Amino acid sequence: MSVLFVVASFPYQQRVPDAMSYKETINLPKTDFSMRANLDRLEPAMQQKWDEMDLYGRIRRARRGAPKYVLHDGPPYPTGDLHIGTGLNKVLKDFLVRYRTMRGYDAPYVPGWDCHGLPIEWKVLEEVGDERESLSKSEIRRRCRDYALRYVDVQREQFRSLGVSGDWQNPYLTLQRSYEAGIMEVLARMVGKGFVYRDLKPIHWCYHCRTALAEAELEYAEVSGPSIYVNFPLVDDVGGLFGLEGDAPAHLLIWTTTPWTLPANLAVAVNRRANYTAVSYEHPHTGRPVVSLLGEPLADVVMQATGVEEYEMVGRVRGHELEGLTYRHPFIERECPVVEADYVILTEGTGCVHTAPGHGQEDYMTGLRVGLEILSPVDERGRFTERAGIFAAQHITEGDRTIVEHLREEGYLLHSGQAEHSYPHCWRCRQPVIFRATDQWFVRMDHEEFRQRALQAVSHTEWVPAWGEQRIRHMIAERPDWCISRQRSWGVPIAAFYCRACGEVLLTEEVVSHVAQVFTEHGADSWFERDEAESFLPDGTACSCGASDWEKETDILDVWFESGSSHHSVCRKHSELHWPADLYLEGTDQYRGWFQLSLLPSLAAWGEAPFRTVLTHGFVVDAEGRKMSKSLGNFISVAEGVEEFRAEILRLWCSSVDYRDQIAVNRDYLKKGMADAYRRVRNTFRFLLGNTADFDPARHSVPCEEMPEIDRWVLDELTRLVGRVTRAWEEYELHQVYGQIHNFCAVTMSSVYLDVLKDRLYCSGADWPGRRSAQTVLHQVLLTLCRLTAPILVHTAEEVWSHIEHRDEDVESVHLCRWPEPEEAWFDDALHARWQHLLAVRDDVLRAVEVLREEKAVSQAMGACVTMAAQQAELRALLLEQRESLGELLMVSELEVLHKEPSEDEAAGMIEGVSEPDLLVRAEPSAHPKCERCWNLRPGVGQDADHPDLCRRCARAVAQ
RNA sequence: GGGCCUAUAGCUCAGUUGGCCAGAGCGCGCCCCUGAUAAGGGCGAGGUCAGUGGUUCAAGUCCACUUAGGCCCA
Repeated sequence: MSVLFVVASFPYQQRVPDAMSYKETINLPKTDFSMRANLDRLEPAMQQKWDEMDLYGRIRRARRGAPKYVLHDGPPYPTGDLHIGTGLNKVLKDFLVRYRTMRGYDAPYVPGWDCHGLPIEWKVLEEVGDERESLSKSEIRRRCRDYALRYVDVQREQFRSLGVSGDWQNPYLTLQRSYEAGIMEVLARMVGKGFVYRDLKPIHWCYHCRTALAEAELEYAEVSGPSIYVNFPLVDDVGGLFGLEGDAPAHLLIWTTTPWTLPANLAVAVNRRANYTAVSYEHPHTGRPVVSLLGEPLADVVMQATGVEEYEMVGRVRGHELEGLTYRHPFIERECPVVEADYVILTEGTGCVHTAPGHGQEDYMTGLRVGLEILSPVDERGRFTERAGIFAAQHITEGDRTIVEHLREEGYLLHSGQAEHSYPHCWRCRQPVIFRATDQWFVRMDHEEFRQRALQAVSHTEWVPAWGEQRIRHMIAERPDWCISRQRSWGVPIAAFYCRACGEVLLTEEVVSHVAQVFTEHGADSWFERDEAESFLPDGTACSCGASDWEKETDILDVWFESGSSHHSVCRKHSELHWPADLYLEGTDQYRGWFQLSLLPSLAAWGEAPFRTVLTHGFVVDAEGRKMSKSLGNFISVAEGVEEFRAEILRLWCSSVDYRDQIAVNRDYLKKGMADAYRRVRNTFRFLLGNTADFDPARHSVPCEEMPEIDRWVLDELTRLVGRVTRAWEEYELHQVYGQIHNFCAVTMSSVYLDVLKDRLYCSGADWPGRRSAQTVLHQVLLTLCRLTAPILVHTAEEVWSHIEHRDEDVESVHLCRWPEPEEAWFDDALHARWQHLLAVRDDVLRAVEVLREEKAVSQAMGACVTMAAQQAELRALLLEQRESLGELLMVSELEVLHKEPSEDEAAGMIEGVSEPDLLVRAEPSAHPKCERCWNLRPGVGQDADHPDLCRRCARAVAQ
């Protein structure tokens, strides 16, 4: 203890005046690169600088002639502040565009917006309130345009605040004339190839407003309405099937709450796998014996509900055995089939479902599947047509009553009551709406083996993650024809015409192409502004009936058709882009959306998929994993995110999470975890910059062969890092990029190398080879790390780049740099393996020293002398050979390695290694004096007469 | 109800073709340093690898089912 006391008191007694002066003799880091980022100021300033220097344009020019890489932007709706998830999507795109750019590709990024469509039209109609009734289509469209453009500006600024690079001055907007014309061109080709046809399909219809309504325009309300049970008389004899006796007439018992749809009944659907039974009873009204077929599990409930007290269940058959039976419609002259449908459930109704393909979505699907007519005997005012037979000309509300009455009189009604249920109402007039089949435009799925070709295109596309292929494959294999018409104002018209004389429809490739030309000049607005159809038709276009008096179609295209045409309107038309695009990158909801509805037109019109690779990411959810929504109050916008966390932190977050899963916004993680990781990376850069300030690679570089082991180890690690990070980018494993970089900064650099290096950097003579060697490495790490982080930490990497005095590429911005290549010369597998052991030794030595620290015998490793031994010759040889490296790596006062297998005495008191099991370590307090300059405890301190308080190294350094 | 997917320490992620005591960083606890200092370093405590069953000499890793969650559809 007395020795320690002397060491500790030594400087205070004799050398206090000189102690401070030694600080002047060491090479401390020097840099203007601040420790704190002040991102709130840095980000806008950096973005402004990029604007002023036209960085995007410069990158384009720098990559002119290079192979293209086109990430085609999926356009968001400009309908409000951006959701943080939309921000994540853009940031992920930005990562990949920047990476590809650095890889040497010409990777232009043209952002876009999906400007038409109901979301905007609805917002606008909401804003104008009651006035909307009096607005013309043109006026509505003008307001929609204003609204869309306003939010394009808002969203553009929000995207830019995230540091997303792109051609923001020239985005593509689906309302641009060239875009609208492009949509027509796609349509024209599809029409030309026979993909487009017109047919009936049930849609929501308001007979007060006489308009079609979209799902979003419906309001559901609880209503009380009729609830009836009706017997449909069977044509076929089912006595044998159920084992019935007697000759009571057999029926299918159906249940419905919309009697007015009965005239449109064309089938009864049953569940193939469910059990059905025949119920024999006396009809409560007629008193005659009847038999009704219905789902067995429902029989008791239904009989109770209909007030039949005495009944008998006879037989049991599976639903599929009923398939193909026919029944007679109770009041219209026709026979209809029993069909099968998997949506038929045995928990409600009778298990026999009244099916009217013209009046219900499921019914319609069933109708299509089994080939029923899409019958809808109701006109636009809600009155029955001739097809409703005896009810023709009645209004359906009246029909609800008269049909029930008629059924009662005819003896088909088993029971009539009231039921409460949810029913859709028109958002404008609040009146109940109906499902009514009207003429709609469709794209065929099974025309010229289109579906098979689509599936083939899917298999030729790379899907990331790979399971995406399965997902879209199912959807395409099972999807019905695409209904492309909408009865709205804000969109692009379906360029069809009707002959006023004979009603004939005109839709040909020539006509649509002609309209495309008109749109190129006048935009789609012209369709709504000019009444006369002739200006959209080639001169002299006449109908086959001889007339040439045309009326324009009022339906517009499904907005998905518009965004689905971007591959043509943008990728083909934009001089900087190409078709097909290399990458589409959107959320998982787009499998059914944009991915599929881009694939179909592209394939139909040009025979190829519009993309080579499709990447999807999960949705952003809140910390508890719940969906984000404004109503739940857990919605976070991009603006809020940038305000709260800053773009650089948000970007780092985007890079740290596995985008394939759902992504939870965990404020704590962002605030602490990401900010902390950011500081770690930033301070690593600061250290690198500060310690290479006096380093000129041209004059001071040390060749790899002349470097100490640990320096070569770092170069090996660095080049491996480049390989791993590059692979992660190539495989779209973005979060591994972050992980690798952060781990390198935190462990390889901070914890090991930089900590070890301080002594050599600070205390060597400024120009000593050891110091220059370290600086050579640090400089390489700096140049490489700056590039590796550039796609993610766009502002910080740029700031770092601006602080690097000696760059290896003469470019003003790091974003003009080339991606680093792994340096073959730095790879050294043997050295790498060696250092795995040395680092394990370090762990064990630190653990041994920790024991002394806990006893307060020493305060840090430098306070300890360490003796190491190995049982096995292999490790022993390594320790002896790498004694010098270990000396520096371990940062202890003195290191001794036993040359032989330790004796029992020697081994006693040594701690066995854990990380390096063959190792034996002894740590004891050092008795050496402390060098006043480097603060190391060294045996040589005081041996230089001129500098009695310095170690030999420092004496030499000071002497220079 | 159907299709596809996810489920490893408090958080974010690694865990190669199934094979030694399941790893990292952050956070947390304790300690050191004060020449990266609104920094830096060390040690430590945290996991029945969602659950159940199965295949196997051996499973976080393969199979089946269950549960929870996500997207799309009905």
